Amino acid sequence: MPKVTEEHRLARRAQIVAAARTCVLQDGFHKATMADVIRESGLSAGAVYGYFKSKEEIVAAIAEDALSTVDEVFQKILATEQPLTPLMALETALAHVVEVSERPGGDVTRVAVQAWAEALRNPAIMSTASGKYTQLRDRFEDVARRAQADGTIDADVDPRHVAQVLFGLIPGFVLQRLIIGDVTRATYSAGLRALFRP
Amino acid sequence: MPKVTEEHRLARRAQIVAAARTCVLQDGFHKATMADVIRESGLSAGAVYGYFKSKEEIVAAIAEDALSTVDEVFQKILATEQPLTPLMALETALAHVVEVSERPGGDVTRVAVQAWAEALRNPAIMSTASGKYTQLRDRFEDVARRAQADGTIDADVDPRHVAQVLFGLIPGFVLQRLIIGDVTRATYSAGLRALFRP
Amino acid sequence: MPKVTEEHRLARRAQIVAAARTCVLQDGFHKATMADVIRESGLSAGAVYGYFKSKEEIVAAIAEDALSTVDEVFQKILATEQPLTPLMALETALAHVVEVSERPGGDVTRVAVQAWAEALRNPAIMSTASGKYTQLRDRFEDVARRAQADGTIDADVDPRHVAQVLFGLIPGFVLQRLIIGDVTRATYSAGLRALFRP
Amino acid sequence: MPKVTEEHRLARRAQIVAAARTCVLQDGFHKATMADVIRESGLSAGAVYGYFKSKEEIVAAIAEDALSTVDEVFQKILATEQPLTPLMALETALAHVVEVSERPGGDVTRVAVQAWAEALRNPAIMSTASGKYTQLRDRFEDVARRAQADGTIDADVDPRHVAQVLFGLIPGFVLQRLIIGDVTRATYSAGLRALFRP
DNA sequence: TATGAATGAGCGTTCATTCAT
DNA sequence: TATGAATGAACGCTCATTCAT
Repeated sequence: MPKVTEEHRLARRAQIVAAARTCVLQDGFHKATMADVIRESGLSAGAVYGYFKSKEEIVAAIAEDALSTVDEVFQKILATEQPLTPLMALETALAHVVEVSERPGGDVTRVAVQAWAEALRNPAIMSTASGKYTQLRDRFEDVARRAQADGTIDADVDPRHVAQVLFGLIPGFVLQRLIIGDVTRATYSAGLRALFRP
Repeated sequence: MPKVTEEHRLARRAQIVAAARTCVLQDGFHKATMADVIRESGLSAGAVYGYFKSKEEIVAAIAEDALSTVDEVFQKILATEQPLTPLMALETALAHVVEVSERPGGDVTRVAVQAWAEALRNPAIMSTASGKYTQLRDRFEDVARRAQADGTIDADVDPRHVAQVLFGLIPGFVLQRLIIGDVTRATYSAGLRALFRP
Repeated sequence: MPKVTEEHRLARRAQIVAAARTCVLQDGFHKATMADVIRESGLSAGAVYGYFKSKEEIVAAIAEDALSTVDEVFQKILATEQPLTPLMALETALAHVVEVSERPGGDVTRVAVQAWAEALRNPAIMSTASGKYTQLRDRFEDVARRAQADGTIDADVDPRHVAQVLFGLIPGFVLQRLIIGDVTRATYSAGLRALFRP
Repeated sequence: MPKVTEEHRLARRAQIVAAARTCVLQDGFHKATMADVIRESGLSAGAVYGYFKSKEEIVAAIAEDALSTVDEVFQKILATEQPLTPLMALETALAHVVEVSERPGGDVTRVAVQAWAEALRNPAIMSTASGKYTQLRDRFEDVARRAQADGTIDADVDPRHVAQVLFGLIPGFVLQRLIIGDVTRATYSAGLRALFRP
């Protein structure tokens, strides 16, 4: 019973979060109603509240889910055998953004933008966002340090500042894809290569 | 009478938008209630509805207000007599971000982040955001073209792609200031100078 | 505006409390729903919540209302010119119980019984009940003291203990009227006269 | 098997009623939830519903349980060999009230007060209360008749009216103990002796 | 024109009860 | 027989908006 039940429990939570994400993608965190989520999930109100004790908890789960996709970039950067240049690290991240935005279940980057807004008034989400983004940025800092060791980047610069810029290029990529719509990995990379030191 | 009345009307609208922005900065677009806005504005419900026909219209006004701060960057870039390098244009923009975030009346960059999220489900705000951001990015495109003319940037690259990157650095600056909190003009500039071609 | 509005406000509150009392008399404090109260009051949900911020507040108002009928007994006992004997004081109280139970708007003694039960889990109502009942019992204590001065009651006894018994006869009168139903002022008085010292 | 099963059944019912009483003492009949009762009983929802077909049935069982404590007073009055005076009968009853209020499992007098309120809207409980209280009052009527035979009480008075008063003193004792809190057997008896004919 | 009391649809949530296992 | 996840009607309450004054 324990293992099956635990799996069952997690499956149900995932089912609810998926349904809720669908609603949130249409209507945003606040306009999406529990009635919508309940209908979309195919469960009853009581069942949903058996897995999450409030709408806020579901919102937090969706936000965490979306923000956690950066963990995968993090892993990819760590997993690479040969040392990454800043440009390569960034391209890895951009590729990941595109990939997760096309996964079935809805464009996670849209959820992430909502999570940014929500973080400004929801300390739990702020804390998640802050933690995840700091963690990823720290990997860019490693990359910057490596580049300094190589001599590709001036050794006098604080690698954290370099990381701020590398990491800082990602939200602009996400946002332009969603709001202007004409940005792709290829165009952004071309721009990067034109501006960055070789 | 028409002129006085028209001025009066605009003043009232500004008063209401200012009150609403205060509420929205605390609670977000959706958790801020009309009752909050009405109380904060010092007017009556009827009066507020005399100037805006719905909450949505107030939200749109706040969002447009916040998104319109980019017009000022736009103007600054245009107004500069000597041609701007990409780095200089960007530093102008970053300086502007910092300046508007510290204006009395509340940090406009926070409203902008909310507007990004709202744009994803509100076509009017999406349209405003898209228009304003395209306009600003077009200025960065001018800057890129100039740099290509100078030979600072490879002439073979599409200047729009360069502009995507230049513009794309701004949301990441805004977001890191709000969510991580350790980014300043100076640190970001240092990172930029380390990465960009001289 | 102020005076009219204040009267209006009190009238509305009274209207809501009256409607709520009707519902509570049928269904009890907890089975009476806000929807019932709203329907009965003829107002809208929003209007009701403009006068009371929660159901609990309405319940407290009804309970306080019912418990406050003892203030009138209190006044009657004080107002009597000639000194009251314990028996006379008690008969005044019993007459009052009968009178308030027959007032239009519903039998207040039924509400009082509900208030007793509610007091056991609601500190606000407990506090009201405790205060009102202590106040009334204190009047019986005055009566007892007077009787001791007259020599009708043994001077050695604590007048508070006498008051406990005099006051204590009232709940039994109320309860038997409601639960057994065969008790009247006349029958209870006859019993009292048979048992009490002349 | 039938006997064991029947015992088992009664034991389970008692276990559930005990758990429910604990909940009801904290929260009242209506605020106590079945989930509370189920948790407190240590059984499953299905099990509880195997022994009682509804919450109402559990409520009725608790109320009956509490109201049935008067049967014991009844028995004590009957069991006394020498004839009881009204005062003695009453003191027996008061002693019993105190005793049952201190039994482990929770103060039954609190449940009784709740049962009074519930009786007003629940015919089954009204019927139980009415029956039990009439039965006990009938014993006081016997006592009154005896006192009339003795000449202690005027023979012209209807003994039922005397019983109304004797019985009527008990709710006031219970209520003052719970709501004002300064009444004891000793103080109430002192008051009674001061007021009653010797 | 300005007011703010009133509206009522719709919100998030609860909980007595059932039934597949 | 026992379980406890699931049900869904109904709850208390909110809030964008209106309109009689």
